[in-house]
Amino acid sequence: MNTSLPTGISQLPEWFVHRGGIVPGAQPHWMSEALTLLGVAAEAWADACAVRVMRVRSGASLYPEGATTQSLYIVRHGAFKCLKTAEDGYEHVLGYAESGDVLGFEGLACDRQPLGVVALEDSSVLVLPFDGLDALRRQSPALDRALQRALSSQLTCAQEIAGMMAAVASEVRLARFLLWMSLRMAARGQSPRHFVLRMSRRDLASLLAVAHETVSRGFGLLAEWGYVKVDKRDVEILDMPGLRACTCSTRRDMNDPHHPRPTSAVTRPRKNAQQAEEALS
Amino acid sequence: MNTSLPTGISQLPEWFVHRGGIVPGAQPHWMSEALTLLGVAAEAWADACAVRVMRVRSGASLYPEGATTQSLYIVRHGAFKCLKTAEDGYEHVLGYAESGDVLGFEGLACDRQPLGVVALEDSSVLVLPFDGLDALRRQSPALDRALQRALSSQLTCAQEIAGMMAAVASEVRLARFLLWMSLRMAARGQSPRHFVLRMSRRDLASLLAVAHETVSRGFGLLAEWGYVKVDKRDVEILDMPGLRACTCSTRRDMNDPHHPRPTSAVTRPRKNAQQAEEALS
DNA sequence: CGTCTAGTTGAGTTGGTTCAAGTTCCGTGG
DNA sequence: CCACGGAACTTGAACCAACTCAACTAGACG
Repeated sequence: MNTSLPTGISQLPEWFVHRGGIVPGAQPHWMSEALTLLGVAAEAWADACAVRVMRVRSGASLYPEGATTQSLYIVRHGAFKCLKTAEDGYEHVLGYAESGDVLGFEGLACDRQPLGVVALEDSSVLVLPFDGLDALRRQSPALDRALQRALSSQLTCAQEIAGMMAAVASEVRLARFLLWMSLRMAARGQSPRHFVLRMSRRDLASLLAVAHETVSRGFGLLAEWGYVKVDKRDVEILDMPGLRACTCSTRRDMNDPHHPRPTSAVTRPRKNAQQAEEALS
Repeated sequence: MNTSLPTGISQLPEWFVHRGGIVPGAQPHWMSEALTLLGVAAEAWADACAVRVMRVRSGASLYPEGATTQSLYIVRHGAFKCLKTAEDGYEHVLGYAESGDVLGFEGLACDRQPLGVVALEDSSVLVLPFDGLDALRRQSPALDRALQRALSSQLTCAQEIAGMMAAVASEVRLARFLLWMSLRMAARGQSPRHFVLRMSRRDLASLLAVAHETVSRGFGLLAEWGYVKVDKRDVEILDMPGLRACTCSTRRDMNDPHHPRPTSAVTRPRKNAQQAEEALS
């Protein structure tokens, strides 16, 4: 099968860029890796179809907000944050992407990317230019389906992030985030109990729509309660059911008037009696 | 709870179901209407291709959370809210859809709908069953592209909603929502300055992740400042630039330390429209 | 006509923001 | 190599806005 990608795209010079830059012309990889990343069995034709790889150094942007939409990106390894800059200069983190996630789809409706994407560590992506993609999708139903599923996942992901921000209490938001990360880790076949956060406290705060100091305090609380052990960005979940219980209460205003309030002194878990006495003083 | 569905829905007259029910077997419409709703020029083949129409009465659910994913829905007229029910019973509104929006795509990745969809008023949708849809998309590149764009829009929409919740001050969240609605109205060719909200204060509060009383007070403030005129769900925007200025400050924690706060008396806009233009500097 | 829901308004409380000061860690350059 | 500077993170304290409870009005609906 002869797939013709846009001419010259695989022949870019392999120049090197200083720290914070992008290495655009890394060796091309094969489409079969894309299928694998998307969770589909590799197909014969894919081994012959070269895809451009883009390496992005930590802190560099894969594409800036407002960039003209040209490609879809499949994260190969590394991690990214998606952010929107308000007129007042505040950068709101609206998304988080890791290996297997698809980036850049938001830009299809409008022809400018509404969100910018920045690498949280040295990363690489597969680049699927929009023109030529339709042909590829028509050629391979498996790729087509996989992309659909990936995009559906991105939509769900965005909604899940919104779900985290909905909680009133900051520890609940944080607990939800940790559980969410845990699920993602599990889905990727990695340990759901022990992982390293790729985002800074600031980014995390922005994602959860709280102040970064509040994130620090939140980690402190969850650790104090024995749910997690936190050392900088290294997170270990000690009490998964406890953390999950913490996740529940979005807000107190519910139909059921007598509902346990995990934010109140009574229902806040306490690992020993000494702390309880202190709290009552 | 709500009124339960009648036992024999098929025995009912086709066009009548009691309040809160669904009319499953309405007259089929033509695919060309789908194309029109998606913003594409109608094509000849589409006039021959019948699509099922589903009518949903106000308060009824198009599909519940956890439903098996079978179809994509294009909103024909009316309005819907998308919501996720937490374990504690709290219903979080995560989305809002009107004419031309596409619903149900989240369910493609997992095969259960992560979100439920409820009609906010008597509405109707076009039903595109997933099986058969691939064939249709292959048949019509225009439909394919239109669906892609629509889904991309849904993704952007979810992120925009998250963007609203990010603001600290409740009036800012509300102002962002109103501006967002205004843009949507304009995109639909309707008045961007005067519209009727389809959501209750409670739903709106849930969408913005604040208490419903806070929404009331927020409307009161925006009205007091002369930005809008609000009568129940009827909203008229009086000072668009003012409202837009109100939208800005996500939080004070920024690089630029001296930034006006829209909640302070200083930044209160005068009724004079000319001064409102450049009140901030 | 009574009940229920939607919406508004008031008052007290609290938890998150904010400012401030401190520590730790990392990369850079002397 | 160490000193320095900056970024990331933590912790403390004060304030204030949003939550919460509560009471009330206005409509809708049977």
